[in-house]
Amino acid sequence: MKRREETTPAIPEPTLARLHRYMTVLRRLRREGRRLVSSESLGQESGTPSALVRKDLTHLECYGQRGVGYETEALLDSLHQALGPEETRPLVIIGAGNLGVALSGYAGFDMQGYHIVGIFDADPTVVGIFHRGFVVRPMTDLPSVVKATGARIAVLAVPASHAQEAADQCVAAGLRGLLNFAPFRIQVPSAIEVRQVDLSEDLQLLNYQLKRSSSAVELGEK
Amino acid sequence: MKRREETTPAIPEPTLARLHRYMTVLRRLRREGRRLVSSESLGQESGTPSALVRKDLTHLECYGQRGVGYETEALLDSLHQALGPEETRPLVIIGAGNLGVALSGYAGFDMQGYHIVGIFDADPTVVGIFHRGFVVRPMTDLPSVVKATGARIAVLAVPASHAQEAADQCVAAGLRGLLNFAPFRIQVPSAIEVRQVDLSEDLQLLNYQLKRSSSAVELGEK
DNA sequence: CTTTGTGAAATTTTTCACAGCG
DNA sequence: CGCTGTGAAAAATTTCACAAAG
Repeated sequence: MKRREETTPAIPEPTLARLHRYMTVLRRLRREGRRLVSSESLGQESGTPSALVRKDLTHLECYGQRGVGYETEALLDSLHQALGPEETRPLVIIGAGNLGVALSGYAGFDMQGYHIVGIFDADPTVVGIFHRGFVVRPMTDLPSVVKATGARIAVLAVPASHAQEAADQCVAAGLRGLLNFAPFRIQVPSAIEVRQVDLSEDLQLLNYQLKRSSSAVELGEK
Repeated sequence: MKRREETTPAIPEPTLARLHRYMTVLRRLRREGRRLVSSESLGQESGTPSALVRKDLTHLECYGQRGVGYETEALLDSLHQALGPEETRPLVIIGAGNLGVALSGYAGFDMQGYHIVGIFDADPTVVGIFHRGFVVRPMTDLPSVVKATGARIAVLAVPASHAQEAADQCVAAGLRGLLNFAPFRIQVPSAIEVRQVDLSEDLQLLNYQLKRSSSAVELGEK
């Protein structure tokens, strides 16, 4: 599974995640009318040491001016070139249960360049129900909607027990990327990209930090 | 900022995240009536190499039987001891906008050991509205609810422009941990734990993978 | 002077491979 | 045998510190 020489080297994932954060911060700075940013201030706003910010930015063609910083606008352009354009990409949601409905109502996706074009469910008893401006559609409609909208990504918000089945239907419908919220590792053809997400993971990590810091206090932490 | 010798060494964060995933998988296996698990199968189910699973498990006192595997139940106990008990912990949500309401309707938190005890908003025009079984309460009610329920964690689902203000109110109300969904780095006293979350990050990463794999195809990937 | 860009060092995390136990 | 537990090696990521540029 090696890449060929000609292929642009992949940006490491931790770096990618940070680039995404820089983008979010930069968009706010742009709204605030800021023309220039230094690696130091970008770091502050996104919680990253400035040296690492600079190292991250070497993965894209952007040039800062020494002694000055980076142009907000130019930096955003480079980021869009590397991570994907700013125009919005269509997205479908599979599963009209609690989570699916929750996500369909989340406006944050829009702001980050994604817009939901449909919400689907296999259960006939929920099909047809309106949620936040969308009618829940049957899974049988998926292929035509994918074709019509050009959607390439599905958000899987179904129970673990149905995740594999739903994934198969997504693949059959021509979708290329799956964001799977079900705690179940789906199997897909190698051409399909999958990412596993766990909404409660951060809650768990926070709780662990909390647990540690309080026991440190009990032990008379200095 | 060094820890004292006596303090239990912190479990590294990537390991913690995986432990949490193991827990989720183990709960399902337990429901399915499985008594024993090998590091190999735990690895399969959670997408981790078995050697790493075993290494991770050395952070907790659990003993597998060589040639056999781990007892599902005992392993879960160890995990709960390390990460936090299985009983549910109270949680408040700050912000009754799109995201706050979305999260309040997400039943997955319940299953992972958290239950929402209230949803709050500073805006008087949304206070009093019912959402998924909760009335939105004014921020002024926060201290009393925290006291009454013993909640220690808040989920911040407010706009970036109000994140700092909301965080301050949470701290004043006696909350100890903040899960911040706003793309803004809040400042808090050192005794307070904060975690930054970005719901669209995974979408972005998925999109990048997709972009890479399609350009690889164009280049005639073997 | 300030801030970038970057090799080299340090640290963290993962993989390997195998001894050892039931 | 099969599967755990674990040093030792490898790989990935971050930090450091400083030369160089505007």
